[in-house]
Amino acid sequence: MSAARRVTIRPMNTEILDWYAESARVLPWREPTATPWQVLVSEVMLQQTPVARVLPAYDAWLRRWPTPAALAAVPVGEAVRMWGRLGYPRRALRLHGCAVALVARHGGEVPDDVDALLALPGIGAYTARAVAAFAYGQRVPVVDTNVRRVVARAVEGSGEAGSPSTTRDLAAVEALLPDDAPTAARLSIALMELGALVCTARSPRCPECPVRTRCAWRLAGSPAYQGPVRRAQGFAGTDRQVRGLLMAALRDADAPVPQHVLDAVWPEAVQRSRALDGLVADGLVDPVRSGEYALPGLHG
DNA sequence: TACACGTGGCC
DNA sequence: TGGCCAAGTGT
Repeated sequence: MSAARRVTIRPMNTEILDWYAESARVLPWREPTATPWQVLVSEVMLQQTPVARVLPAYDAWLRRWPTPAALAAVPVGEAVRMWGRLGYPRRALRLHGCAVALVARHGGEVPDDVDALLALPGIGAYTARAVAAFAYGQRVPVVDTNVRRVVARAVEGSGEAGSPSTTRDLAAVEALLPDDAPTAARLSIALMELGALVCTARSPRCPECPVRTRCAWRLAGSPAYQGPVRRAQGFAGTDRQVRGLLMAALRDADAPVPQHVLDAVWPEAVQRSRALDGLVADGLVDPVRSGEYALPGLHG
């Protein structure tokens, strides 16, 4: 490890850790009593979804399925329905598949090995390391959009993170972690929290930042981002919106839904049909009998 | 690498 | 008002 890292990064880590100890939100999946399964469920729910919306869903989900075995024992459609309006319902599908795999391959336990975690459905580069660090206290780089932004600013002096590259991003964050595993894990969650509460994408709260005097971006005068402009997401009128409307209709029904009911959720037949076909192909919807549809595994 | 994939709140 | 953004994954 270079001498430069020791003199510049270590004080920054200390300040971030002190700030976290004082300012972190109290969240159920951060309680010392949280199980690895609880941590895993929270991480999947938090993928692209704000904490405020996850909180009630997390409580309801874990009350119903406190273990992987409990979730694995029900039809996947139950998981999709319970997912409610969290968004990206394929996550519910994969979380159910994850529970099945945990029972089949790991005795119903959540493994502590990053590669074993990566092999599970719905668990990618971020979530595998988040579980290893937050549930098992390991020293592994945990890189999400918050961490990428904090490192881009505080360390690299850029207003925004560049294009994501798992290999590059993991290496950059690994170099910042202290040697001690529990401290490294705490720094990982602290970096995420700093990005979520202070070093935000829009209107960062620099006066409240624990590293405001050392931040490379501030020291450079907070220059505007020069890199390529990201393409907007877009939602209105897309297949994604139509899929959401179809799923809502199916979630709200307790029996198979006739075609004409689904036809009523969107006026354009071509797009509606394409969206429904996509949902069936994804395993989110079961065609049952002729012209009736249902959540998967519940009627047949 | 780029794109598809839900939903709702905020400035 | 509407674009932007939120603890990503899979293809």
